Amino acid sequence: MSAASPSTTRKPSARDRLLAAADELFYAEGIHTVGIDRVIERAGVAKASLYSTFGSKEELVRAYLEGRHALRRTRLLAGLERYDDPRDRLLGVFEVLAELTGTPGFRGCPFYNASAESTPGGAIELVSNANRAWTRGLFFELARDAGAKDPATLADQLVVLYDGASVGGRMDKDSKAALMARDIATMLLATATL
Amino acid sequence: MSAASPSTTRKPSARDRLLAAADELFYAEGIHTVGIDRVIERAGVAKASLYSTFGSKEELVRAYLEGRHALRRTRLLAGLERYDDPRDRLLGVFEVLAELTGTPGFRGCPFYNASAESTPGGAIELVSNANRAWTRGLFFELARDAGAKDPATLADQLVVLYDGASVGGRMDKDSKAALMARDIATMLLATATL
DNA sequence: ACGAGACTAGACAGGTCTGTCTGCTATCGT
DNA sequence: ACGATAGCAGACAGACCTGTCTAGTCTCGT
Repeated sequence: MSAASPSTTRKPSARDRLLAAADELFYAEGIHTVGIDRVIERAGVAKASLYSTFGSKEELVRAYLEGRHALRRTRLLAGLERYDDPRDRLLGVFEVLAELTGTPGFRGCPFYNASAESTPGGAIELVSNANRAWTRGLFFELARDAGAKDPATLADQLVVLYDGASVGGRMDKDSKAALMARDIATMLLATATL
Repeated sequence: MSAASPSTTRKPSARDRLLAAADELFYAEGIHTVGIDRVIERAGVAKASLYSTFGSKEELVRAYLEGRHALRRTRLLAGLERYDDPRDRLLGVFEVLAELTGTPGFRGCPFYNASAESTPGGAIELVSNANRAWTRGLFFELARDAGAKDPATLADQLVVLYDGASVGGRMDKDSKAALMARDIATMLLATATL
């Protein structure tokens, strides 16, 4: 009962702890309001370790957002695997979003939030746009698979709904907006496949 | 040709110049990234004047947001006066939003942006919520006047569309999302008044 | 056993931020 | 004419933030 398998019981690396702490703090309180000292304190990591692995705060922010991007992709795709019917899969995006916005810690889209407090033209904008493009692409594929006559237009409409549901979830602190968005999406899907 | 009427040609008060400078800078670059020094420099105002009239940066931010709130109300209501038919008035909200998101300087909802970069529980959240409640109330009245059977639900749906169009306008830098939102709103209105 | 690499603790430098304080000037009402 | 008010210019204090550096510890592969 000493140390079991080294890879599972060992304390996570400084990089992983740093990323976990940055994720929690940056998402919950914003990037500018959270200083490096708070991140390393929560991570239990020396400041030199942060700068030797990431080089700068901006790079840490970038890694945080890329982690969010990856997590979002896997969670969304995993959530959609519950459904077989293409229409259900499309609407399932809003089901997943409803679950997410119902979570107490939900604070809106991390990419939009980050871009709202950082000057444009930087790495944040790039990751943000990549995430946005991925979302639109996912909706396009789902719309096409569901038999939409004009999947591109339907995808654009669904993006509007998704964004609105995300904002509503943050500001109103419930998932009502996401459920509304799902209902509207149902209507749009019905008329788009007539 | 010396000084005409004192109230019109005179240089605006320090307070007004401060508010104008804060509005431009805070909205364009964010609240945290813009320091007091930049604001007073653009306003052409001494630092002591800022602190004697507003007392703190947070209060200046609050005044900035309240100015935005007032401006938004007047602009929206003025924009709706072009329409007579209740349905056109409801959809007119999205027309106004489309014009706004087409403007080069558009950077999204100032209230959401501000709340994204400030810790909750402060004055920003209050003004933000007031603005949001006003929007919902406006949609409710417009929905009722347009003959919606369930104006509260329609208002909630329209809020989702409005938020989504605002986010889309900021991230995609065009007014496509607003026009999409208007089309969807047209559909929703049609089915809500059947 | 031992050397390399990863990590820790914390002092330190340089910059920036908010907010205060001291003088000085101009304008306006009475 | 003159006092009150508003405003300007800039130095200054104190806090905070990013990023660097030194020095010591721990762990692991060989």
